[in-house]
Amino acid sequence: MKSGMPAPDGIQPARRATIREVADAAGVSRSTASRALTGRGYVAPPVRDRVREIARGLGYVPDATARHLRQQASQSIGVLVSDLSNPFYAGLAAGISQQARKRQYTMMLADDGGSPEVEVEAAEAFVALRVAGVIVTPVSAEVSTYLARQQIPVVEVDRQFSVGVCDAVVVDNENAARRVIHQLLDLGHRRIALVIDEMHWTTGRDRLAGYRGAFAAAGVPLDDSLVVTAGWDVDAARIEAHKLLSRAEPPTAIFAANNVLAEAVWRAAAELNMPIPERLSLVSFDDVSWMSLVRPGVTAVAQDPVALGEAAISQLFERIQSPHAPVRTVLLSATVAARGSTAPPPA
Amino acid sequence: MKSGMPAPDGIQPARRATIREVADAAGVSRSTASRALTGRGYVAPPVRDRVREIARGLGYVPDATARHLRQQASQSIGVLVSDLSNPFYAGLAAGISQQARKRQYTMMLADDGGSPEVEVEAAEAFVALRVAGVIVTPVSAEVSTYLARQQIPVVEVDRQFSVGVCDAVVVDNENAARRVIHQLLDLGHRRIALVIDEMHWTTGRDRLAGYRGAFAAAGVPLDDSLVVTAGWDVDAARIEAHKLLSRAEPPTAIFAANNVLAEAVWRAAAELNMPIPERLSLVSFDDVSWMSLVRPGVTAVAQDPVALGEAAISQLFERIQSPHAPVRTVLLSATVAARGSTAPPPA
DNA sequence: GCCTTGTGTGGGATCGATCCCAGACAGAGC
DNA sequence: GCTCTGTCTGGGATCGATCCCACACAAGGC
Repeated sequence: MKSGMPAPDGIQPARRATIREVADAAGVSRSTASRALTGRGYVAPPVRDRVREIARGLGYVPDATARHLRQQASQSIGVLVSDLSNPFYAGLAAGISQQARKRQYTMMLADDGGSPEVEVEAAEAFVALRVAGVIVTPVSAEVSTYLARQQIPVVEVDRQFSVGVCDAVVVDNENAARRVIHQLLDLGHRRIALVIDEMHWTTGRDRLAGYRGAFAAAGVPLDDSLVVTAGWDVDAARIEAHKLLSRAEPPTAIFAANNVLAEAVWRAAAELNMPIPERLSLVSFDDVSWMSLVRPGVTAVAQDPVALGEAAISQLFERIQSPHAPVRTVLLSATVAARGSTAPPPA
Repeated sequence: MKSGMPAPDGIQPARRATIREVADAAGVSRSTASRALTGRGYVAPPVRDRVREIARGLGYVPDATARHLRQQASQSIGVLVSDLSNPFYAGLAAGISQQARKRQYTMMLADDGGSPEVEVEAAEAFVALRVAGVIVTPVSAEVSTYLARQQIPVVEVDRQFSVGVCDAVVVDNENAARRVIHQLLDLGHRRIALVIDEMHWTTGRDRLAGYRGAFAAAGVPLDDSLVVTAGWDVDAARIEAHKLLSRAEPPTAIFAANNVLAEAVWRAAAELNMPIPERLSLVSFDDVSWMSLVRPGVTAVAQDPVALGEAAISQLFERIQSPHAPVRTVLLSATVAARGSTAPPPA
């Protein structure tokens, strides 16, 4: 009753072909068929060709699930980002996907929406699938330590939570921030606001440090009320920016710590009919496509997300190859895309 | 020699715990442990609790690979898009990811870069992984027929190549295009150009049909030289748009068939110092965030990509549940986000 | 003729979890 | 005391592919 049952849908075989069926059809054993198809071990060339021919004819596709179970190694990696709708994370994923494909790996992708709970849940799913490694833009320290404890190679990208526990690929936030603030100071700005999402993660901390450092280096006193925490949501941030720009003494320049915040500031300035750069200079950390489409273009720190993704995955593969090599943090530098959104402060 | 070996790294166990180890530690058989952990079948409550406790203590995570092999059913779906860097596809993936997570499914994501070969390759990888289903924005008819032949549920999104072979979720391209062209005609435009990527896929074909239909309905003759095929690349399209706008008799309005082409037209108009909407009206199919950031805002057909993704995945799950239900095409309507990029043609 | 080497093939165990089935045991009913 | 039912547990087979090992056979060296 097991074999020989009629296919329920007419022509098509009900089940997918297995290597056993390929072997039987070719008149060889499963072992020989396996060798013929994988190319590992001895097989007489004519036998090899015949087996491959038959496999093709049957539409045989080896079951990666079974193979991975036996080999105790999978050909897929997990990727965990905060928000796919954000072009920065989308670009990151795109870069990783490209490189993964080139190395014959498949990519499991999860979007944690910035929630630490969801992030750990997704990491557990990756462990269950026994992925070869994980790339994560962490929102808590737990993910990486959890994955490391489960012996799964991890690379933190963009932000770094678990220094010393796993590899990381980040951009030189402090340096880039210092450079753009320095430029604004050079233009004559003194009331330069920093609109930021938070200040504890490496991204926020280092961008803030760069901001502070530039003031210190120039010997310019710093007004702490100009550092505004505006959260992650465009609308909430827009309201914060609106308040900031409506102050009695508004800033003459704003440094937005990421593309979402830059969008919020841009919208708030438009609402208040505050011309950029005449009344307000704007610089963004993170260059996304709209910044070169608007007039004036927005000067931005450009951290190529695709390159970041590629660096992360190549670091991940190095880690997979040599699990006991010392932990490493790769620091990428960022460039400044100068556009028209900065000018000397209004007189 | 097999067990009892010292852990190579000191404290940590070298290998991940298996259900066998959990069972041994709890003093029960694997079967009982399995029942305790999955909740299927009889287990005495105290035993169940003890097993679960021990599993937690050992950091046991069941091997999804082994489970799927045994159950012949996986808890992951494959998603295949053309370009993750494009916010439309990114939004689609985001919507799918959200819903997949809610249903405890993991998502395998591949970016085929618009290449049919890569697309089929990726589909094969999905078959190898025995995914429960696939969602694809197809670039050829092969993918869907291949997957259907492999008995894997498929849903085509955005574009439809295999009518009758598999389910699809698409927007009402023709209607939406007709509506916006109708509005341009109403404003008095007669030389309305259509800048499009290609005209054979359902998206291109239907948007073109809507364009033509609006002219026909209004009894306005149509100049075929105003239908411009501009490819997929922003830069190439920008050059085409540049040529189009430099003609002796340039169009007074342009309908860009997607967000990339709209960006190209926008840039070309800026290069030529052609003010929008005074000298040129612009409408885009596909509303992305920059269109509401620029001045004037770009009027666009808004096809919510996240909703599209959600519709696709719910269709996929219906198909997985009832594999023999008749094939279905879900048609979503699109809205028009009216902004400032349209006006009557220059006198 | 015997041993060695190289080439080629097949049997069976294995990966980890699940699931069918047999069977143990307690309590109830007669 | 016996059967019957329901509760609970364990043994072994199973999913599909891989891989170790044994073995068969031919050619070559002594």
